[in-house]
Amino acid sequence: MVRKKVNYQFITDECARRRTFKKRKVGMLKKASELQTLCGVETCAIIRNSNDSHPEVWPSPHGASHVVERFRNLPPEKQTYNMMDGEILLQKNIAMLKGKLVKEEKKNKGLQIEQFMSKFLIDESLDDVNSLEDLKDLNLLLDDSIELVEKRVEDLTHSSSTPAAMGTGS
Amino acid sequence: MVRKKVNYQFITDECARRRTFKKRKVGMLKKASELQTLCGVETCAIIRNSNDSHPEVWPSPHGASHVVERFRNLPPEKQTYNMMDGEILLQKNIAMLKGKLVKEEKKNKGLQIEQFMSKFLIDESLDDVNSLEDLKDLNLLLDDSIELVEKRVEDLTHSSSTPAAMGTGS
DNA sequence: TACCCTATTCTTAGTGC
DNA sequence: CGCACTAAGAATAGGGT
Repeated sequence: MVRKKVNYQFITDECARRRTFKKRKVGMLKKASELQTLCGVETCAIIRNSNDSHPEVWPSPHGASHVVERFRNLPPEKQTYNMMDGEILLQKNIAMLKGKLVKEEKKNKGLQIEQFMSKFLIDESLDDVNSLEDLKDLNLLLDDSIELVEKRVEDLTHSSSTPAAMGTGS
Repeated sequence: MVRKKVNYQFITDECARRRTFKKRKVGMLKKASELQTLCGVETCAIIRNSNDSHPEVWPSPHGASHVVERFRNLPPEKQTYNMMDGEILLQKNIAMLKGKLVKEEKKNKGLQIEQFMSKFLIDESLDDVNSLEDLKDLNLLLDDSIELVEKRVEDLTHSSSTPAAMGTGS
């Protein structure tokens, strides 16, 4: 026997599962690549394997260049408009991430994702908002963890007005 | 003739390109879904079509639940350890996004991505860093835009010690 | 535009090394 | 672990409605 019809459920046999994972991962990233090339769209694929704490990301960060480009090409007016507090803080976070990065020198994939996604985030912030459905669930999901961190945020905000030079310089 | 061997370059004919896009988008998301089911991993696929400003995201935000769960289950000590300024600010940004979200009520996909990715970001921050290669390029890419926003960040930081109630309350 | 069809290419399960 | 092979099965280009 050479090939069974695939039964679409979790593959219990670990060996077979890992083999399938490796093959299909490549296949999926290939599909992402092809779609991008053929149709001139930006694609991003993330695969988190619980064994490996660092997700596989496609494409390489180059794929995000257009996003940043788009941001930088906005008229200053519109840039300012989009520079709400939250956005600025997020950008600050990117700066911090970058500092961390330079320091690490050897870098890592997790960080790669952070930057890539941050940029994505920025880009999305520039667009107007439409509507969606299942965000309600996400809200519930996030609710508690947000409360948790908000306390810490408040604490920090009160204790120091300038959050100390954050990793921007060496 | 029914099917040519695919030439992997941008499809210039717009009609054919859109057709291919639609088909392959479905195909890719299916692959993502299958990989997730078969191998028990988390996958995420994002497709940005320049025509449509809002990317297609898979899966629905539910897919991120594990990530948040993992964060919340960390011992407080480790949570604190990871609560560097940047992380906190990022979390603050999430809070803001959430407020924005609740306010919008009808929400949108762009925001969905923002939250999903923010969570991803947080999760990645919790892990140690390994090494990678092409981050250098990304750094260069980001360099200017970061400088640009850092100035704005500084400006804001100096003008107000508490960055004004940020969307958390209505 | 969206869906249907089918020949053909592409993907990949199973296997061996 | 990696790579190679092969045939079954899945995806899809081109066409039609």
